[in-house]
Amino acid sequence: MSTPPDNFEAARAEKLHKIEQLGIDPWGSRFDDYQPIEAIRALPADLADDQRPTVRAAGRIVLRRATGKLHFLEIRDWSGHRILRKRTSKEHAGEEVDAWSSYIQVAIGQKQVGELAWNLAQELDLGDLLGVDGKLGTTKTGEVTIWAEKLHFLGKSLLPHPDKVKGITDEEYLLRHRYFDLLYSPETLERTLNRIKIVRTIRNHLDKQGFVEVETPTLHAIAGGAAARPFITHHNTLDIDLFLRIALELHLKRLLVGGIEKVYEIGRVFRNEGISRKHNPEFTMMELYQAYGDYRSMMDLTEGMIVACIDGLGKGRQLQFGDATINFEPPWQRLSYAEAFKAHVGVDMDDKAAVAEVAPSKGVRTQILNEQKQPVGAKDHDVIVHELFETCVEDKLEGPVFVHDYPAGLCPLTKRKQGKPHIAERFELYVRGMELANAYTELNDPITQEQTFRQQLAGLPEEDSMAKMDEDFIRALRHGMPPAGGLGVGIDRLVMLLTNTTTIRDVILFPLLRPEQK
RNA sequence: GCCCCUUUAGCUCAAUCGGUAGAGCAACUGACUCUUAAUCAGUAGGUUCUCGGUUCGAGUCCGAGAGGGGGCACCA
Repeated sequence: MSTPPDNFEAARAEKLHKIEQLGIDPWGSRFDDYQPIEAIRALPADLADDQRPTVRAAGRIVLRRATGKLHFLEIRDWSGHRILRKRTSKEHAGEEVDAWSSYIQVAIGQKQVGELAWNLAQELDLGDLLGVDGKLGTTKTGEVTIWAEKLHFLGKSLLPHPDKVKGITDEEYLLRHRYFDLLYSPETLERTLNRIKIVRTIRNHLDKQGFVEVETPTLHAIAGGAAARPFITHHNTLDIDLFLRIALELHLKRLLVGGIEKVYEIGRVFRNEGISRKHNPEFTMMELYQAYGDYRSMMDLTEGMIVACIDGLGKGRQLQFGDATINFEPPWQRLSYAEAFKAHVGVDMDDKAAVAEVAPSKGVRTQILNEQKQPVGAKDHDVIVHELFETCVEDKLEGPVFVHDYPAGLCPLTKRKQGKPHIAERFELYVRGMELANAYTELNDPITQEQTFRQQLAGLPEEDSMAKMDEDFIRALRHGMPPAGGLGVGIDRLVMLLTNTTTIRDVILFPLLRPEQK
């Protein structure tokens, strides 16, 4: 019986059949009490024969070296971390390769494991899942090795695995087969686990300060709380269109009215906009609201929370990002929007004539254009100011820096500064030109809120406005919302920054891609 | 939506001026009880992304399309 040599799948299916013929289930079954490979590697491996620990491991076969009647495998689980591993073969001795420290070598000797296991060993492929019982020891060359006494077949891999040296470099392939990326790119698993760690740190940090986590609806009748185009979907029984949420804000503030004084949510929001290295149509936001706080209390909280995340990663407070090193040691710089504007644009942001004059030279139009590119009116002063800020200032903000006190026209949900109605109590945290966090002293005055909504709605296409009239939300405010500080953090971008990742796709396990076409 | 780049064996990559599509790894057969990115000998593996054009002849040149990447725009 020969295997068609031109077909990998057929060859592996053949092995699957042979494993079945040995009376072994090729899909494995429950396997209890195995030890993490990292824990096994921490055990003493160089004891006398009669003192060697018995261990049980499980993992995926990632390398195989068969020498006649003694086979060496390397199996790997998820218990380790990225390391550099020295090569030992004569040709390449001393060279280093990227590895994952939770691999362990398994030696299977024909005489030692018995006929059944030896027959099974003949059918093992790279990518198969295997459990091993054996004594921990070393080889003649000193490699920590499980000397197999019993094999437990835990799962067949029917498709070929990538090049053991180069893995897969085709980014499309990796994006469409994230499981391969996780298996063969150590940094991908590392980054994924770091993301999980960061989110857990945020929860721990907030929980310790008395915040409670809630879940609010994803399907909204009115997509409010941010300026973004929503996804539209439909509820059949009610026969109404609904929007996937673009922000968490309005429901969480209703909970403030409801007496939940420290509340947060970490959840997915959806924005029907372009895809880029900084944008995925669905992304994760953390928003929190604290009764009786303001934007200054949010600055302290933000700084403490992000520093806790950084400390949780255990790599110190100076983090590498691209070719720069960012110093996250608190306290972080606090800079007013007006100061930042003056420094980089060169004019006072309140000087309307000067702003209008400088705008064209920076590529910022002062007219609103319709779809035919005809001017249909003058842009609001605050809008021009902010466009200048985006083109001239943002990139220069190395950070971490809190930019505070925004032009009020940009912030319909924010309380105005006392005695300065054109300034809103808002800050954004910038690091390397990226907005990491956005916080307000929340507007809790329903009369002003309703006016702001109506003004904004009159001036802008609804989809471009942050202020969508939400009658139910106004009604909630009329019952009395405590003065409060509110904070929003884009989790994906925070993870990018803290894990030195330049594209958002790499911090999201399954980013949106066009469907694969046949 | 616009511009640029890219697509060759399962994976990583070659292929000169337009002239027989190759190698390493993986796979298959064989040898080997201390290998370690094992080694050695042999075998097999291709719609060169798709469609069309130029040409005696196209992986290579031209046109269109698709996927992906990068940039711009929108946005967080």
